[in-house]
Amino acid sequence: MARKTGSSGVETARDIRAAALSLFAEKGYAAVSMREIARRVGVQVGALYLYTQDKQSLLADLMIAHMEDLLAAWGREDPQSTDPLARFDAFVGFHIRYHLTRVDEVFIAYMELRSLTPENFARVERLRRLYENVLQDILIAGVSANSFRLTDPRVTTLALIAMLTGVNTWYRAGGRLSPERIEEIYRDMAHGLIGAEP
Amino acid sequence: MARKTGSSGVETARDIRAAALSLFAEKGYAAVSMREIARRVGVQVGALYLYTQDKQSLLADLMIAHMEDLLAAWGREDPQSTDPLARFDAFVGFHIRYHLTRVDEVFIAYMELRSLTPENFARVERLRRLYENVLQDILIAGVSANSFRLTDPRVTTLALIAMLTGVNTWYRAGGRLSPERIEEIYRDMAHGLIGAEP
DNA sequence: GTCTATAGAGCGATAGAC
DNA sequence: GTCTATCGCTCTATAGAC
Repeated sequence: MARKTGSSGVETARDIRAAALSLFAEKGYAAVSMREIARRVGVQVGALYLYTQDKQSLLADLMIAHMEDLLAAWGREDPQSTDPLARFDAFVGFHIRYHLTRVDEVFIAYMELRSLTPENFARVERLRRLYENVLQDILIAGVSANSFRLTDPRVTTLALIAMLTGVNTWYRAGGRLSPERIEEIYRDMAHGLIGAEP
Repeated sequence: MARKTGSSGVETARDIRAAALSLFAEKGYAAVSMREIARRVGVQVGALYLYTQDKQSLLADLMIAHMEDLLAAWGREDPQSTDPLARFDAFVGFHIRYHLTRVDEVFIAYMELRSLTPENFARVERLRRLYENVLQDILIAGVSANSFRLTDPRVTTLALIAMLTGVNTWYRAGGRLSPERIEEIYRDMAHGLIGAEP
């Protein structure tokens, strides 16, 4: 489906990002060629370079946009509650819902860190650290308020994020458990994990 | 460091596996060339094919060997205790210790699943499922004995494994916490997670 | 805005010498 | 047991036509 005329640059740009996202998630950055991305978009390979500086930028842009979207979305959903457990529950629910609806982005953001140049890696890592600190601050507040009982806020943060994000490795739409039910189960496990007062 | 004569095939075979392991872990299967592996071993690329059928076999052999080693190691450490919590603790300690000492193998076993042919993927998945079932059976026994309180053994199994394996993403030797301390922290978190009777 | 054509390089795997 | 040389192919990125 070549498109010589009547094509919108905005559309093509969006299509290229979508194709790169899904192919990188499916096969991995190094295993995907620019030709393959072009083929999925329905365009010749040369046209890709009107929209991206090179293959590396394509990956870095996807990953940075994902991390920024994640942080912005939490900013909108954060109840800013003073009750640590309410805020914790909001975070857990948000994290699971967001991750279950952005499977490809999440997968790439974790799997392709090593495919980034050092500069791009540093950018993504900085954003990742910001997101981790959201949870870590909630945990520290909960410990101060005697709402949570846990040994090490930093390790607990990383353990929780690993546990919650792990849902992406096995969840399939239409499976045994609905997203809502999954959210409940993980919230209950998370409560035990942080020693939340019952 | 070419080695024309006096070389032992056994040594070379071991060196090739070690080089492939560390390069695959560092850069990813698709991003590593056979030439690069040969260079690290100190051999010309043609020599690799005396020891492996092709690049895919090199990866599959590493992954299958890792999963079989993991299962065999647990077989040796399993206390076979009738007390579910004792057996659970043994598993948690084993998992963390094993994973902290086989960082590259663990990383590859998770990251390179998609680089396997369907046949090799099925083999690795079967072994992975066996390992998951070890933990799942412990959880089910603990629920039956009223030692654990948890909602869904399958989901809890996957959540625990994700949490425990996640230690590999941040642990660095010589860091703030010793492996022994890390093991303690994760065991405490795991107890909360499964609702272990205190 | 997209095409075709191509450069320059690297890839996996094999053949045959030693 | 390892080397050198090579086949046939694919890769990223760019130049210039339309």
